[in-house]
Amino acid sequence: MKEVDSKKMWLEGYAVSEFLPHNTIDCVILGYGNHSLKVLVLKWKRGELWSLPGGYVLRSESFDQAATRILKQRTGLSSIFLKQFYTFSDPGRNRPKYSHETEIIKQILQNADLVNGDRDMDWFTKRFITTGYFALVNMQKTTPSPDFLSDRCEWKSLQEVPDLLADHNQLLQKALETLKIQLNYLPVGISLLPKRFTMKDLRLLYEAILKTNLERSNFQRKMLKLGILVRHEKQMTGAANKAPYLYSFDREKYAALIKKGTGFYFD
Amino acid sequence: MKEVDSKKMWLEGYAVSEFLPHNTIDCVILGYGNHSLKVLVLKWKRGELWSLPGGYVLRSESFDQAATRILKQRTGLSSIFLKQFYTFSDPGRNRPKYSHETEIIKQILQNADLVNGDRDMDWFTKRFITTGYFALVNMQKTTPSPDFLSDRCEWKSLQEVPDLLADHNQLLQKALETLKIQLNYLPVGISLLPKRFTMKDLRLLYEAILKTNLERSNFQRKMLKLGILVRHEKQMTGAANKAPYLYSFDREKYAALIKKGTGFYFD
DNA sequence: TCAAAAGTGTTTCCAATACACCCATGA
DNA sequence: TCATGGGTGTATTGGAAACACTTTTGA
Repeated sequence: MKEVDSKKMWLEGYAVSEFLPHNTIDCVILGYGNHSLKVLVLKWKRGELWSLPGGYVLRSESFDQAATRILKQRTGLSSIFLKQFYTFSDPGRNRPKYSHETEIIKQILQNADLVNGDRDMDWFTKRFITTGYFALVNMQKTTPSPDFLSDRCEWKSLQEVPDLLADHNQLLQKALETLKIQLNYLPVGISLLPKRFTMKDLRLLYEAILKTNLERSNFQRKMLKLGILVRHEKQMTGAANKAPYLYSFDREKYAALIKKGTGFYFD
Repeated sequence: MKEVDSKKMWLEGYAVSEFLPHNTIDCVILGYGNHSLKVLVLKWKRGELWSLPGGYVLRSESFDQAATRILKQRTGLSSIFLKQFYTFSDPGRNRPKYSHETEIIKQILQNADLVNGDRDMDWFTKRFITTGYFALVNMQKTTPSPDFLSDRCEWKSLQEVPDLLADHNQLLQKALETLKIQLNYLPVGISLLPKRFTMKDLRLLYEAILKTNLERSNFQRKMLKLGILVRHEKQMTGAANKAPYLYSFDREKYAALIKKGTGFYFD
C-alpha cells in the first residue's frame, strides 16, 4: 500500500493516504433535454458496470469542496448549482451486490498497475459512507469526461438508467425526491434550461420533475405572474402551427424570488 | 492508545478502535413546553462548556442506528421520531474555538484516567465529520441523563441556548430551518405534544416553529378540516373564562396525512 | 381551409383572511 | 355583570382549475 501511495499516479493524481478513509462523495448530476430529465452516469472499464460520478475526500477539504472538484472534473463546469441531499451510511452499502463487481474492480486496478495483491484491495472493499450531492446543469454547456475507473460518461434519461453500483440507484431516487420537495426553493429553470426557452419547455421540465401533468394555460398564467420572465420575439419553428414566444429569466428577480420560495405549489 | 482501548471502560462501554475514526453523530433533540420549543443540551464536567448530545459511530452500525442508540442513552426513549438533516464537514469544524476547550477536554479525560499524554488526545482533536439528526420528543416522557463527558443534561428554550461547542449552534439553526421547511411532512404535533392538548397549544407550537403569528379562528378551522383531530370533553382550567376543548390525534389518519403532506401552507 | 399548437379569456369554486359576534367561566 | 378567552359565523378577496375561444402557422 505504501508503494502505491508513493506513486501518486492514480485517483486523479492523489495518493490513498491523502484521503479520508471512510467517506466518499457521489454526485447526481441532472440535466434536461428532449423533454426529459437526464442524469450523468459512468461506465466502468470492464463489463457492464455503471455508477454515479463520485470520489474520495481529501483530508484537507470540505465535502462541498470535494463535490465541486468532482463535478468540475466530470463536467468541466464550475460555479454550478450543487447541493448536499443525504448521507448514506448502511454498513453494507458498498459491499458488491454481484461477485463480478469485485472482479471487475480488481481487474481494472491490476491493469492500471495500482494493486499488487488482495491486501491492496482493502482500500476499495472496506466500509465507505457516502454523502450525496445533486447538481443542476445546462447539458449543452458540459463536456463530460470519465474518471480513472471508467471509460465512458453518458447522459441517460431517467427511464433508461441501468442497474448501478452499490446503492447508487437509491441515491438517485433520493435526489429526485429532494428535488421534487424543494422545487419551489431551487433554481431549476435557470440551471437546467438554455438561456432562451419556450413556455412549453418550462412546463415540461416541471412536469418531468413532479411526474404529473400541469394544465397548459394555468401554468402559463402562474409563471408570468411571478414576474421573473422576460418575453422575447417569437421563433418560427417550421411547424404548421402558431410559433411560441421565447422567454428568458430576469436573473435578479429570479434570485430574489427563489430566496423566499416561489409560493408556487402543485400537488 | 492500545491500553485505553483494552480497558473498554469509557465511551459508554466501547473502545476507540470500535468506532469509525472520522465520523460522529450529533442530535438536536426538540421538545415543547411552556409555549416554547426546547432543545436538550449537555453541560460538560468542567467549566461552562455546553454541547449537543452526540457520539461516535460503531464500525458495525448505520448512522440511523447510532443516532437511535445515542438518543436512547440521553433520553431513555426509543421509537421516537428521528431524522437525518445534514452532514457538516468543514475541516476546521471541531477545532476548538477557545483554547480552554482543549484544556477542559484534557482535564476531563485525565480525570477519568482515559488518557495518559498528548498522544491520546489525538483521537479527540483530529478532524471529525458530523451528521446531524433531529428528534421530536414529548418532553414529559423523557428522563434526560448526561454522558461520560458531561454532568448535566438540560432542556433549554431556544432563546436561552448558550454558546455551544464547535459548530453546534449552526447545527441547531440548520435543524430548525429544516423543521420549518418540512413542517407539512413531519409529525410535529403527535411527537411534541402530550396525548391531550388544546387548540391553543397546537397553534402556539406552530407559531414557535414558524416564528410567526397565526390567526386564531382560521387556524382552528384549517386544523379541524384536516380530519385528524378527535375532540374530547372540556377541561375546567380554573380561570375566569371559557374552558377550551381538549383534542387528541387520530393516529391512523394522522399518519396517512403526513405521508402525502398536509397541504397546510403558511408563508 | 384544415389541423395543430400557442395565446387569451371566462366561469366556477374553494381557501385564506379579517373580523364580528356569541358563549362559558369565575371573580 | 364584567372581563377574559374560547368557539363559531360571515363577508370579501384572490387564486386555482377547467375549459372555451381565438390566433398563428405550414401543409
